[in-house]
Amino acid sequence: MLALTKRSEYGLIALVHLVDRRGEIVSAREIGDTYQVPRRLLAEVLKALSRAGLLESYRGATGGYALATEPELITVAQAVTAIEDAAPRDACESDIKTSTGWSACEMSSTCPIKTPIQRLRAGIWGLLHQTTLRDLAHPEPVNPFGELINAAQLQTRTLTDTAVQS
Amino acid sequence: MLALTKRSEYGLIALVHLVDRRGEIVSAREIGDTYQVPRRLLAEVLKALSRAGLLESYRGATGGYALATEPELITVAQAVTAIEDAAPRDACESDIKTSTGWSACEMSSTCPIKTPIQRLRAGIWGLLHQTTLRDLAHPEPVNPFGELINAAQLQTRTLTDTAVQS
DNA sequence: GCCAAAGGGCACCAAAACAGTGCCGATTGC
DNA sequence: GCAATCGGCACTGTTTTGGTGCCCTTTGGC
Repeated sequence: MLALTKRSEYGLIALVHLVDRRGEIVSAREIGDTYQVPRRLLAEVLKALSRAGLLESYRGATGGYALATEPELITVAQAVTAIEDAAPRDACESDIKTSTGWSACEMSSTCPIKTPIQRLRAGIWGLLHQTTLRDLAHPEPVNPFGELINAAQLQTRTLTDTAVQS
Repeated sequence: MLALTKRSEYGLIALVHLVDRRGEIVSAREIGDTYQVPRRLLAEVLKALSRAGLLESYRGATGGYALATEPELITVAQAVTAIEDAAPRDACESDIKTSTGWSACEMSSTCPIKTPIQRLRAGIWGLLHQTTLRDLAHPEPVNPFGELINAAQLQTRTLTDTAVQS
């Protein structure tokens, strides 16, 4: 209903694992065995992440995967959209596609069609966008859960206050 | 993948509609016709909301539904868990229910069992918990959501551009 | 009293999404 | 050359979703 798919779950687990093993090349087998995840399925997910550029893959006998960049540069939103191929078309269908991207349609501030749900989805994706691998990774210092809740609060705050253009 | 079901969507639409019509008794037919939602299905959803105590139902010829309480006291999380019967326990089992909502359990910062995904889910549900009907309701003043949606889109664009897959 | 319009309950169906697997080819370190 | 790894494609069984059908009960208005 409002859950990540197993694919995403496995993918995030793998990504976090790769954060822990940063610098090394880790095989799908190792990750699958470590977390008792179906190897073949995990492989599929890793392929997707690799295709999306979030991971670098190495073939051959000692091959495997490694993060393509720093953990703080990889967001959950990126991972999820990479894994479920699904495009996060979350906003109003009337929005305008520009050469550089999308912008909300003119009357977005009063649009009667833009359902509450779309706003909600935007909020959820906002959360995913601002959550990076480092936020999820096993805490070297300390960080975890609270931050997400805080993020959520910020999100709603933003929703109710006058928003800040970025 | 990470979306509300149609049921939830319809339910939230209906709830918002009932916020607009506060004080009145509104039939499922009216709501269904207004938003072009399958009447029977909407009825099913409204029944669920009613059973959960979020709505009051009135039978008979001029019957219908009305909010059971103030919009700011009804959270999206409540609505969603009412509609999908699904168990609302999405965060760590050890989390604490406070009068105002949920907070993470004490050792959340070191808990080895809480997978990244659980933290994420907690974050999402945190968002749903603190978003009330009033936040979703149609703006009496002015709708401040446009910018946020823009921001989300921008990020989304960036991501899908960066990620090569299509 | 009767009818029409409303909700309540139960069961059912088709289509889509998901989880998981199989198979085989291409690479590559040892 | 072998073995281990990733890469690609296709396929299947199960679950979830979206959506209906049917009939009963309640109740306001004529």
